[in-house]
Amino acid sequence: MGTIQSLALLLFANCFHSSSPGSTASQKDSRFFRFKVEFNRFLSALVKMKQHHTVFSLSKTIELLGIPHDIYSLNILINCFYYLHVVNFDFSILGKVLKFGLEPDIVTFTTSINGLSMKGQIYEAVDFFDDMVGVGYQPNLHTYNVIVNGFCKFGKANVAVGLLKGMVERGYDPNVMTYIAVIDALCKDKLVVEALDLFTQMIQRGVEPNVVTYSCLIHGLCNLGKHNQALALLKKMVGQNISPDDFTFNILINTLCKKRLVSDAQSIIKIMVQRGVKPNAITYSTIVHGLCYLGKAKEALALLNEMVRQNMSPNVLTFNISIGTLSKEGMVSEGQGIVDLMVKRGIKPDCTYNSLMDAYCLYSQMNDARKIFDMMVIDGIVYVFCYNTLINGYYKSRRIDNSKKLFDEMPQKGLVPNSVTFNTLIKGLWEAGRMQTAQELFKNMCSHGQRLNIITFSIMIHGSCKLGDLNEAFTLFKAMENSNLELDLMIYNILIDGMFKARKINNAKDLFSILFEKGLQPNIFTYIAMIKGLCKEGLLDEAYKVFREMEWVGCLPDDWCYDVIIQGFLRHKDVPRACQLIKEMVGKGFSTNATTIELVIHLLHNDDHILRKL
DNA sequence: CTAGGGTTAG
Repeated sequence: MGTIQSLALLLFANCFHSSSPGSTASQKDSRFFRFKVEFNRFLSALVKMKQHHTVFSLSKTIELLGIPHDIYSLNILINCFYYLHVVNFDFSILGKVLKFGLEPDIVTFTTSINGLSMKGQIYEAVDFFDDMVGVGYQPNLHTYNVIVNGFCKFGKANVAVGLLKGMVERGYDPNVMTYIAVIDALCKDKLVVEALDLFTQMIQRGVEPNVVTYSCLIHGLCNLGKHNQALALLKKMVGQNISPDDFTFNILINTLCKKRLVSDAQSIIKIMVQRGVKPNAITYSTIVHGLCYLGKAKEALALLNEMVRQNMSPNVLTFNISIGTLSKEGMVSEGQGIVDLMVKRGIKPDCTYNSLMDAYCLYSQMNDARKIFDMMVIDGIVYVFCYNTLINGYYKSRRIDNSKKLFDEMPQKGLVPNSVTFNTLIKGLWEAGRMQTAQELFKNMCSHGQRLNIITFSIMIHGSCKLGDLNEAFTLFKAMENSNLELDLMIYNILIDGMFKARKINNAKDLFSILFEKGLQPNIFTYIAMIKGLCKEGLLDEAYKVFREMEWVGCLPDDWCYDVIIQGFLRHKDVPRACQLIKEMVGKGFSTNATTIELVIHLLHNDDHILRKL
């Protein structure tokens, strides 16, 4: 690509320089002018093709060839510099404009304002705007649109609405672009009512809505779940002879996928084709994602392959999502196949390798995981995240020493372990029964100024409970309360469970009531911990009360929960209530787990009474 | 000017 452009440049330059000896000054001038027009047109085309780098290097080349810029080429260049995020460029380019003895025009200013606002420096953009007006330049509609657009992209829809009003007052007629920017921003702020209001206003002012206007509104309505209104708007636009385009259809397809109605989404594609709208990569990627979301890995893979066959390249993200799903469904080798395909197609995997490595870890295929890791090391693309994944993989495969070794070699690779690294390894050490090392590492983590998060605390509290060190558990709990961490239900669940295991019944009950005082809503795990603990202590009536309480607060018991309480009653020979609960459970369509059945059978041997009851 | 979107620790 670069070569072709250089060639094009050489041809241009040649046409400019190879003036025949006899040509007059005016002939040279007109040839120069023609060259510049062609050249600028070429630069614009490159911008449209997002070849900003090429514009940049081409401009440098013509400068070197002694061909001066004009204000048009400089304006294009300003645009490119902003696009490529060259910092503080506005000053140097204005310097350049002046150096060439050129006068900045309104396009120069508008482009600079746009560049600043797209960088998120909307207030600097406004200053620039004011300065421009201050030195006597008259903003045009496009200048205003750029400012309005800036505020919209900056999430300041309300400011944009104000600006729109101001424009009208100053005698500028906002066009469809202005309205689209504001309507879209309002929709993204979930202010669809206001957006629809503006839509009515624009029609009243005689500005015709187009497919983009409708698509934005439909998108906004869909995101709010107002599907009927979205459909009504779709009908309205079709009634006005405005055809939905690929964007409109993709919005609808995405909405259906989010509602898990992927097959309906797929039938939308048929409608698209019937209407002569060509589905694009986003259309198919959306469906692929929808299928992944449903766990339909095989179908997703098939569609992905179909995309590739049609030469419609899915991008890294779509590949990554698919790999994640394939792995979760146990199709790791298919995941590997996708990575190979990506490489073959020249799509650079990013965290893809990490996902794949995690998948191998999940299935304890540590050799394959290690292979990927080593490859990343060789390619120099390992980062802390990769270490975390592999450390996690090793300890879950009961190879904690490998985890520790990886951790220890991080510094010499120039990598600083983060809180995830510490949490993962500490958890692994606890699980491997290496309590002391776990505690040492925790101290290490604190002394290194590592930020302790809720997960750190939950791992440590869990560990302390397991050790029976309730003092330590409470110390940690207090430390957590004193830090600015948000209250977390899981910590309470762990503590309640720990208290019961240590037979501190009253402490457990206290925690359970504190939970309500703190405004936390217990979940199924909390209730299971309570019921299990109370049953173990033979406090069956209390357990039963808690069990019934669940339904009251809208936390419906699941099959696991039923099993816990039934087993509790069976172990304490409260057969009537166990039977009643089994009946209830079956009535709800749950089935008992193996342990409960075993227990029933075991009791059967000793008690004919149960047999009769059942 | 409008559409999709990924990874590690409880």
